[in-house]
Amino acid sequence: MDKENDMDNNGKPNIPERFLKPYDPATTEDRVYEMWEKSGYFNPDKLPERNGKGGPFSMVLPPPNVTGQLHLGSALMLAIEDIMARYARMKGKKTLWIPGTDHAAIATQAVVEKEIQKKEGKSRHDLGRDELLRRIDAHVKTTHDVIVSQIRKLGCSIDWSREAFTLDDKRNLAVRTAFKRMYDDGLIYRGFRVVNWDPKGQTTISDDEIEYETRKAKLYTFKYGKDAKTGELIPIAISTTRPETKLGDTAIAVNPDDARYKPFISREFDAVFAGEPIHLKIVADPSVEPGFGTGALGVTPAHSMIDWEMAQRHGLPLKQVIGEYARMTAGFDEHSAPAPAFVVKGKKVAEAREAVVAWLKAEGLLEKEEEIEHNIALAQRTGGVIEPLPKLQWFVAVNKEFDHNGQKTTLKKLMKEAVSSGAVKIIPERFEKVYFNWIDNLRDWCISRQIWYGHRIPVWYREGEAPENIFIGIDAPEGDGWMQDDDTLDTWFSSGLWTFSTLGWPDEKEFKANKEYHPTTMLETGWDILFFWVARMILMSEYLLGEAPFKTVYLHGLVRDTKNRKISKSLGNNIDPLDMIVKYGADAVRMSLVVGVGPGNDSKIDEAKIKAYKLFANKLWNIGRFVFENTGDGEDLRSAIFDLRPKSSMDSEFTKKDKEYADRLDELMAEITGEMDEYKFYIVAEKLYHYAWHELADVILEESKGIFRDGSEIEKKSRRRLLLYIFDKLLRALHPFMPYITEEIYRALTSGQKMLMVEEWVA
RNA sequence: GCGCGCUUAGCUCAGUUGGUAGAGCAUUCCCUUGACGUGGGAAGGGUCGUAGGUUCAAGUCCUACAGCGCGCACCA
Repeated sequence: MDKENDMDNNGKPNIPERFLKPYDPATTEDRVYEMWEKSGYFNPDKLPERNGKGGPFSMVLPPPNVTGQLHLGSALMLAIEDIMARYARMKGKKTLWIPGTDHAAIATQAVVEKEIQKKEGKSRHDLGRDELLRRIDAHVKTTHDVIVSQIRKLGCSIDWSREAFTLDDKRNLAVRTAFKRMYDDGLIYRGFRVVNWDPKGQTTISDDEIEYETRKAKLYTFKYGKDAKTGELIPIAISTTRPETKLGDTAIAVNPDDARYKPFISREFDAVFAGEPIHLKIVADPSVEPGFGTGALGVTPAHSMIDWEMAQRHGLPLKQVIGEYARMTAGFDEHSAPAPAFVVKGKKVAEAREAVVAWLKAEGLLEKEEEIEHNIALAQRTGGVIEPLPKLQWFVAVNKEFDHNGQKTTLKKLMKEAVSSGAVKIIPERFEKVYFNWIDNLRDWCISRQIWYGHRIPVWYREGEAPENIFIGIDAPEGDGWMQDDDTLDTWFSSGLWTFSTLGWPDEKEFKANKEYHPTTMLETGWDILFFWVARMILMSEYLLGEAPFKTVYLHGLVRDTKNRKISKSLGNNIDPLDMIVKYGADAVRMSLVVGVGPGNDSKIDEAKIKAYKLFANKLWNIGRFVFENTGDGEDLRSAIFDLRPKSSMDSEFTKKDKEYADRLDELMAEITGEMDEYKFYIVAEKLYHYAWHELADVILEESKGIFRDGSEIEKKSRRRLLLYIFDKLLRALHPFMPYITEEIYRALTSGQKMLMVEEWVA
């Protein structure tokens, strides 16, 4: 233990002198953190012997995105997790908490691209792949360092010797290994399908990366026009909010039982729609609702997921009329359009929509125009309007049966069973329902992204699409002429491996050495990434290791601003936890985030609350001073108490009243220990606050003043014991919540002999 | 459409397995140089969303409804 900082220039312990001044978190916290870190106790392998007897406790830090700095939500996460880690450590568990950061592929690239565009007016294509990646790496290095320092400032007792990054070499090997294995099992495939295309980010995204926004839109009802051969008006009208996509229609679908349309089923028509020749077949499909619109649906297989699926059922052709920049690739151009207002080709979809409507009106085909509300799909990261496009992409098959440890199963089933069997417990429980609901609606997971930052897909091609010209492997194939796939993987593919890629997997030797930590004991994270991350970790771990990634999931809520808005950069309502720490101290920030906020519940930031806990820190400090000053002549007594002398051996030395106080504290300790085991930190913190202030300080300390002034020797002796007995336990109990100040006081009272972080939790 | 959450003091929220309401902040009054960059004491303020039900007893369990928020699906 480093003594130097605890001594003044004359080599005397200066703790008492510090104790004479008000508590100053700024000069205390960094020094205490350094002491902890130097002790090596953040690493479970280096813990004192006592602290390993309770079995392992392991937890990964949900790696923060390297897009920017942390916000108060991250601070809440770090506070809860550090409480868990410190409690486990004090309970004698071999405690491992692994730090790391997430490359957050799309998000990070978007941030850096935006910055370059703003400052230099250049696009990623101007820079090229290598240069852009260099720029991103530089950005990531900076943000990483900021994030790490924030984690330290909050006092997190995390094992820095095992820090990982989702995009480092070890994690890359894990990713390639997982990909290869899934491919070999037929669970990863390449398919030509309609995917969610983000024209703004120029990449595909998964279903989960879409956000919906309700907007007003016009629903147009019209007929396609006259049949080119017979001149007959195509008899069925359809309704749509996107007339411009109808240039890509290849069928009209009606309900098979709809009497109005039965006679037309199987007929085929040819027409020219807004300058684009189309061929339509009338098909019957039970998914069409007779009651909606005209009861008939124009089928656009290339630009709608639902229509694509319908086209698969009926063997309909696919016709793409919109390109990657969300511009029309078909229809009237400047030359063929009868009027300039009808030009469609080359226009953005929104403008093309107006052109098509203008044309419909001119042709007398438009029957109805009504305003409706509907959801439009936006890319979560870029805000771009999603354009469903047919593309050749890589997918994880969630419904495909495969052989898993001798049993037929699917990935969906594996995900479901991990929770339904109780192997994974979710707190609060209600999220289990949400989880199942998500799984029931799950479709194949599109994992390829057309961005440059991320894990490159471990697939190589030679000219031609023949199977012998495609190579899937952990390492590049030998021989000339192989080109690696340009695409990268969805960032959640690598984070899905996090609980075991951080423990050495796929290196068998290393992973075996860490086997006691997996499945991890606890996964603490925000409920907003239940699907993105928690579900994907369960998928990967169950598939690759045949076991759950963690036993318990504790979901915390979102921290919102005072107007109940989500904290986000675009709103500019982010509060830097560091500012709050400077102002009020890390302990106060932690307490204010934790008290009264149960799992799964969102909370609001409130500076007044942080301030209140700074006052509490000050109160605690002054209780410490009082105890110190009134027990100072009994160094031996102090060390005796702080060596955890059993209370039963002290009972006879307590007066009747003091024994009652001691018993009351024991009762409280038993109570809160039970609540700690149930993860009810929000209650424990409040109870300790209340006890320290309104029982210990307001009652016992006030009463002690009289005793130390006028009491008998027996009473004085008893009271000294009592104060030490209570305060010792209280400091231990408060330590997970307010680690800095409790450590500092504890060192003062034990003359720098003991480190509270590795002291025993006493129920 | 399916599902979830919230509705408790002016504000922000607790309230473990049912036993006649709590905390912080805010407000008012009084006291205090004290271990306290203040602290202590006291006060005011709640038909616990509405209506039923179960029970000796319901903020707490059940049903219905309302308002707000959210997730998923649909979105022709």
